[in-house]
Amino acid sequence: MARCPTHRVLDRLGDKWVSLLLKELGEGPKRHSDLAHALAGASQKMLTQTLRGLERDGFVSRFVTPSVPVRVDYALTPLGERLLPVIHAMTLWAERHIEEIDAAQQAYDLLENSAP
Amino acid sequence: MARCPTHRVLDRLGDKWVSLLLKELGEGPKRHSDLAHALAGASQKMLTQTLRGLERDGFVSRFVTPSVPVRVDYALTPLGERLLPVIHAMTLWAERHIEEIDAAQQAYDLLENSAP
DNA sequence: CGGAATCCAAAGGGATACTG
DNA sequence: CAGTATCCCTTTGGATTCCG
Repeated sequence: MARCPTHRVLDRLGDKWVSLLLKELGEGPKRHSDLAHALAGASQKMLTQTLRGLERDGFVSRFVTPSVPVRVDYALTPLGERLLPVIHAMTLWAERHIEEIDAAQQAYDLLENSAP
Repeated sequence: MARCPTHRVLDRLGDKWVSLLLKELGEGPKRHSDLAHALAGASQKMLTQTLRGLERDGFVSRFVTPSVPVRVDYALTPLGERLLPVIHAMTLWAERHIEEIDAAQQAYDLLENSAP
């Protein structure tokens, strides 16, 4: 099951900062500092770590300009861009149903707290 | 960002056993013991915990038949069924591109191990 | 049979300091 | 500017045991 493609992809997409990162890079290539600014809540460690993971999967490419100081740009690969439509479908679905999920959670939590 | 619908849904879908569980329940209602059998690798704790999470989100419903011994059936709710199409789209995408991902990972790992 | 509780190991993730 | 390396706390998940 660790090799089930669906699970592998969802596992990556479920990483804390991946959805935001893909959203940013979906708009076009960005510098590391731009991404750091966009993902204000992410630690520098997690930003790099997440980018490495996406790079390893082939979703993101990394360009280093060896100036001083160094400049690093990230962009979606063709594979990464082909992922965008399904992400978009997920986003649309989530936005359309989030209120229903909220309602379900509140209802569930109410019952839990009333009968322990 | 913790309230971003996309992230919330992906976070749940990224849970270790969720994709398998939804796949099983997508085929129709199942007993707890059936699910336990299908998800052979999951501990009993994780199975129940995952089902509780999906129930709280409103994706899954739980029916208890108070016989002796007790019988518990799980099924997708209407909301859960509306989730199936996007899951299916993800599955399709993942199966179509998993080889490309594998290739990217192998290429990446080769470069890592050759220049540490 | 289904589940709750406990205990414990491993992975995730943040803060900080240091390097080229 | 971008990245690496620690340190440390939190979360996740598995094994086991006990309850209806």
